[in-house]
Amino acid sequence: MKQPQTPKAEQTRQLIVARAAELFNQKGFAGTSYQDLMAATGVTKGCLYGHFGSKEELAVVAFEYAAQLLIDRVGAAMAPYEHAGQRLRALLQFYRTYLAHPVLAGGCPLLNTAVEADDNQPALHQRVILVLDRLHKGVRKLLELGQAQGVFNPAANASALATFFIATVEGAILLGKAYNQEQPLHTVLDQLERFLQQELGPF
Amino acid sequence: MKQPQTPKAEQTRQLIVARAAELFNQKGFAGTSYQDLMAATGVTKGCLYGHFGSKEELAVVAFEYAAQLLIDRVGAAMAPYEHAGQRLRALLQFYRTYLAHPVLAGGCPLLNTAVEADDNQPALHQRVILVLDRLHKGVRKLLELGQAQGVFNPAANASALATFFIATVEGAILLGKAYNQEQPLHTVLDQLERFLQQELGPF
DNA sequence: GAATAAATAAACCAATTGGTTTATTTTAGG
DNA sequence: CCTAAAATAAACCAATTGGTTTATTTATTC
Repeated sequence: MKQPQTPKAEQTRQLIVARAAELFNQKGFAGTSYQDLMAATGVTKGCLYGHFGSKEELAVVAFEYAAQLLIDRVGAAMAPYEHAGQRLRALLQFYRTYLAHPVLAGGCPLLNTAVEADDNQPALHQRVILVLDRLHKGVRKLLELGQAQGVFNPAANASALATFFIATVEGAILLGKAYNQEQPLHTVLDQLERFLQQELGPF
Repeated sequence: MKQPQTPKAEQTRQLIVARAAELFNQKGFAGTSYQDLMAATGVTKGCLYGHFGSKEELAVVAFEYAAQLLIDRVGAAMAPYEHAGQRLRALLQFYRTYLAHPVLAGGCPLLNTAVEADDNQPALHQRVILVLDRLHKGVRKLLELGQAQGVFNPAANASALATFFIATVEGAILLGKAYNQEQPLHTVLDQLERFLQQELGPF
C-alpha cells in the first residue's frame, strides 16, 4: 500500500502525526499501543501502517513534529521583538505560561522523550539530541545578539548560560507538572531571571 | 502463597526490589515486563507474585527503595560536615559525580519516575511528590541552617532557592544523560553554584 | 532430621501486543 | 462520471502481556 501523496493522504498523515505526538507525549512510546493510536486518530490500523511502517517510525515523525511545534512557538513568542532583552523576557514569559498553554498535552516533549529514549530508543534519542542542540544554539545566539547589541554583559559565557537556561527550564516544567501547579514553575523562572539579570546586566 | 517473612524470604524480597528498581529506572514502568524482571532478578514469576501482588505494587516498592537510596546517599555525602557552607558544597559535589556514580543505573529515579508517572501511574505519581517534598524540605533546612549559623544571607528565600536547586539539578542530570557527557552537568552545576554564592553570600 | 517455609517449574489463562494481508468501500480529482 | 487513490473492515499471525494455579523441589530453621 504505497501512498503517492495525494492532498487528502497528506492531510490524513498530518492528523495522525498530530494526534500521535500528543499520545506519545502523554503515555510514552512503550505505553502507547496501536489500539490507543487508532482510538486517538479515529483511523484504522491499516491506514496507520499505510502511512508509517512501524510504531517507532511514527514515534520519530511525531517527535519531530512536536519539536518543530515547540521551536515555532518559542520563535513566535520572541518574534515581536528585536531588542535582545525584550526577546529574552518574552522567552521567559513563554515558559511561565507553559503549564496553562503547553505546546502539546502531556508536558514538554523534549523532557518526556529525553527521559524515556535515552536508555531505550536510540532513534528517538538521537533526535532528542539534535533538538536540544537547536534549542541551545537558539538561546546562545540570543545571548550573543544581546552582547553584540551592547545590552548584555560581553563577558558573560553565552554558551554556558544557554545550557543553564535549558536545564533550569526543563527542571521547572518537571516540577510544575509533578505538582500540577504553576507555583514551582514561577518560582524557578523568577530565580532564573534574577540570575540572568545579574550575569547579563539588567535587561 | 503467603510469605510469613522468614529471614531468607526477606533477603529474596530485597534482591527483587533492588534489581527491579534498576530495571524500572532504565526501562520505565510500561517498558518493563515480567520476563525482564525474571531475567534481572534470576527469580521465578511465581516467586515474584509471592512477594508482590502486581507489577504496580512492585514498582511502588521499588521506587521507594530507589528514593530512599538517593536520600541516604545525599545524606551520607553531607554527613562529614556540620558547617552549612561545607554541606552545601558537598551536596553540589554529590551531583557533580552523578553520571559517573549514579544512585541507580538509568539516571535519577525521581526524574524518570516523575516524567512517566505524572500522566499515567497515580500511585507512583503520588510517591514522587512525597519524595520531592522530602528533598525540598532537606535542602530548605540546609539553607535555613546556614542562615541560623550566620554563614548564609538571612534575607535569602530558602524555600524558593530549594525549589530552584532541585529544578536545576534535575535539568542538569537530564542534559548529562541525554548527551551522555559530564560537561553539561558540570556547566549547569557551576552556574548554579555561582548563583547560590551570590544569593547566600560566599560559602 | 523433621517440619516448615520458600522457591521452582510448568502448565494454563484470556487478552493484547505489533504487524500483515486482502477484499471491499469510500472518496477525490481530472 | 469514471478512474485511481485512500481508507475501512476484518480476518489472521505468532508472540507476549500480566496474572494464576499446582505439584514439586530446595532450603532453612528449630
